[in-house]
Formats: sequence, structure tokens, C-alpha cells
Amino acid sequence: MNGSDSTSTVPGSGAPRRSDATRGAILAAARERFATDGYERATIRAIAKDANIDPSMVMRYYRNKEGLFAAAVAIDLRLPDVSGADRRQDVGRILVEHFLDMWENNEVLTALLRVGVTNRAAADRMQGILRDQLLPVARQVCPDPEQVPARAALLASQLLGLALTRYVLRMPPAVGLARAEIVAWLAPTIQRYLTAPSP
Amino acid sequence: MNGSDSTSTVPGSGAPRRSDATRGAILAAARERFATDGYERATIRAIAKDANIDPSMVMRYYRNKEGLFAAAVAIDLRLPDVSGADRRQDVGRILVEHFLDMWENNEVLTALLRVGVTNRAAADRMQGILRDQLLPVARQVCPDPEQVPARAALLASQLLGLALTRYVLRMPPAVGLARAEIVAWLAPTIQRYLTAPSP
DNA sequence: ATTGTTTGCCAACGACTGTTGACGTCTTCC
DNA sequence: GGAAGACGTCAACAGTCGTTGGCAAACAAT
Repeated sequence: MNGSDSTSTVPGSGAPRRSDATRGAILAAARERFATDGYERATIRAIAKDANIDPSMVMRYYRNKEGLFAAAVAIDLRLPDVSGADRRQDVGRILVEHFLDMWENNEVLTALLRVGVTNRAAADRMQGILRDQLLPVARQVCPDPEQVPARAALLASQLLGLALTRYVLRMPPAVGLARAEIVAWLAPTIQRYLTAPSP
Repeated sequence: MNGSDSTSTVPGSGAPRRSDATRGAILAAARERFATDGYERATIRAIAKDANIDPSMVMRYYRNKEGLFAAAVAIDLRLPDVSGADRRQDVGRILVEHFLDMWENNEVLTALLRVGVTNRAAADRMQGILRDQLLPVARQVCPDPEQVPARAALLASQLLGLALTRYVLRMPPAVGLARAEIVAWLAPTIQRYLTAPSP
């Protein structure tokens, strides 16, 4: 089938092992199952079957189901730099477009949201992403540093809400929105949450 | 300990049965478990234990786990009428305040969102609520009838996103927002999604 | 007092879960 | 060559799940 995709094996450290193909297949299958089924219903047996290996291999390479999930779901939002004065007044549009690209090309985001709703560890992971990746962006464009967390939370609420209705719940009217429509409607909202004077 | 609360027994039809207290206890325990644990981890055994009865009673009265969930989670958003010309220009604030009241006093909403993310039947139920309860409100205030579904979807994305970050994921900065802050920030967003000319 | 029905508890079923350990095979190094 | 270890398969464990049927007590109707 394939040999390497954008989110494949080799995190960059350690020598290449003979089992890297298997490890990669497990991770790919795990990501897909977690994304579509959530944590509990994503069975290790089902994941192993998808990866065409024995369930015990999953345990050998990732210790736990927890360990598998932790290894399968690592998220880097790759948020762009918006500190430039010119980009700062477009931060709404830039962020919305970036998020749409991310969500449509990376099933890991769906997996994390689906699992985070019922799994504490995954919810904590999402908090970490908000704190380490979203908050710095808000800091770049917010007028008052003290309001940064609140404004980042508002930002997260709108973006995650869109992802929830469109990519997780798949509500028809949310799925039916064209990309340009979403950007046109949401960009001003995000722009206001981040840069407008507090109301 | 209590005898009757706002969401207790007797849906209004049928003769009162001797087991109504038990049925109510089961439903109350089920709502709490579904709200905090999601569908899979909300065990029938755990629910029965909370209600101080035998697990088999749950099956007798609600047939299935599915049946129990269907009986436990029935949602009426009690959305206010906003057709009046004076209320129409306040629809953003009115809806946000109404949703905050709902979410903070009704654990059933949390249950439905938590379960809907991984359970098809619950997701369909949410679609039904959007269609039957949210869409009519949007129809009352939208300029162009053709845009009603899209605008209702935007409305849902912002309100569900807030509920997700604040009541389900419990992200600290979202939990830390004061009620007045939320209303001040979100009301203009909702107002715009529903009434502004399309961008 | 006797029926029939409702309510409840108990024990158990089959299926499925995460996880473990033993065992054969293939690769690698000396 | 042989030794050491990585890789993979198989069978099984202990536990939990939803669900079922039988049986005793409490009630209702006659």
C-alpha cells in the first residue's frame, strides 16, 4: 500500500528499527479508529486487524492502550506567525483558513476531539495545545496581556464549535457550508475576539 | 432523599405505577452517569448501583441501554419567542443568556453532547434539536429564508463550542469567563450570524 | 382467601475487553 | 559456524459488559 505519508514513522530520534513499518501501520490504524470510533470503541483488536498484525504487538510496542493513544495523537497546529503589523489586521481570516486546512487534512484532530470529550488524558492534552500553541498567538495580537487567556478561550470556543458541528457531529447544514462562507462569517468573529477592545 | 424534581417521573401520560419512584431513580442516575462518563463508560451496573436497584430492573423498564438513553435524554430548549420587532434586535443577547441558563441547570444537555460525539443515535438526536428547535428561531429573525439553515449552523457552532470548552472539556480559561463577559462577547456574534446581511 | 400481576433480587449466560507469556522464526553480530 | 536478540503468532488469563430467566415477596382484584 503506502510506505510513508506526512504523519508516518520515525519521530526523528533513535535508530531505524526493522519493525518501523509495523509500528507505522499500527499508528495509522489507531489514528483512524480513534478518529471514527472514540476511545472505548476503538478496540486494540480492531486496530491490530486493520494493521494486519497480532494484538500483542500493539502491547509490545506501546505498552498500553493509553500509550498507543499518546503515541498516535501528537498535534502540532503549525500556527503561523501573526506578529507583523500587516498580518495582525488579517489574523481572523488567516486563522480560520489555517484551521480549515488543518481539520480537513489531519484526522488526528478529529481523533483528539472525539476522545477528549470522554477521556481525561485527551482533554488534558487539548488544554496543553490551547495553552502552548493557541495562547501565544493570542498574545501576539491582543491589546491587553491580562485578557489573553479569556480571548484565547473565546477563539477556541468558536473554532472548536465549528469543528464539532462540521467534522464530528456532521450536522448537515454545517457540512453544507462552503469554505468561503465559513471564512467570511467566522473571520470577523475571530478578529473581534482577539483584537477588539473589550466590550 | 428527594421525592420529585423538575425532571422527574410521569411524562404526563399513562396511569401512575407503583414503580414510578424506581423508574425515576434510574433515569436520574442514568442522566448523571451519561453526562459525566459518556455512553460506553456509563455502565448499566453503575447506573443501577447509583439508583440502589438491580441491573435487571433497568432492562425490564427500558429494554435496552439504547432505550434507557433515549428515555433519559429528552431535551426541550424552551427557546423564547423572538418574533417581536423589539426583541428581534436583542436576539443575540437573549439567546446567549438563555443558553447559559439551560446549560448550567440541566445536566441532560451535557449528557447529550458527550454521548453525541461518539454515538450515532445521540448525534441524530442533536440534529433533530437543531432542526426542530433552533431552525425555527433562526427563521423568525433571518432576512433571507434561503440562508436560514446556514445561519442556524453558525449559531450552533458558536453556542455548542462554548458549551464544549466550558462545560465538557472544562478548559480553565473558558471556565473562568464570567457570565457577563460571555454575554458581552458572544451576543454580537450571534446577533450578526442571524441578522446581518451575508458578508 | 385465592388468584393474577407487579416489583425486586439473584445467579448466570455468552461475548468482548485489555493484557500476558510461551514458543517458533528470522536477522544480526562475532 | 553459533549466540543473542528482535519480530511475529497463538492461546489463554481475568475481568467486565449487556442481557436473560427464574424465583420470592408485595400488592391488587375477585
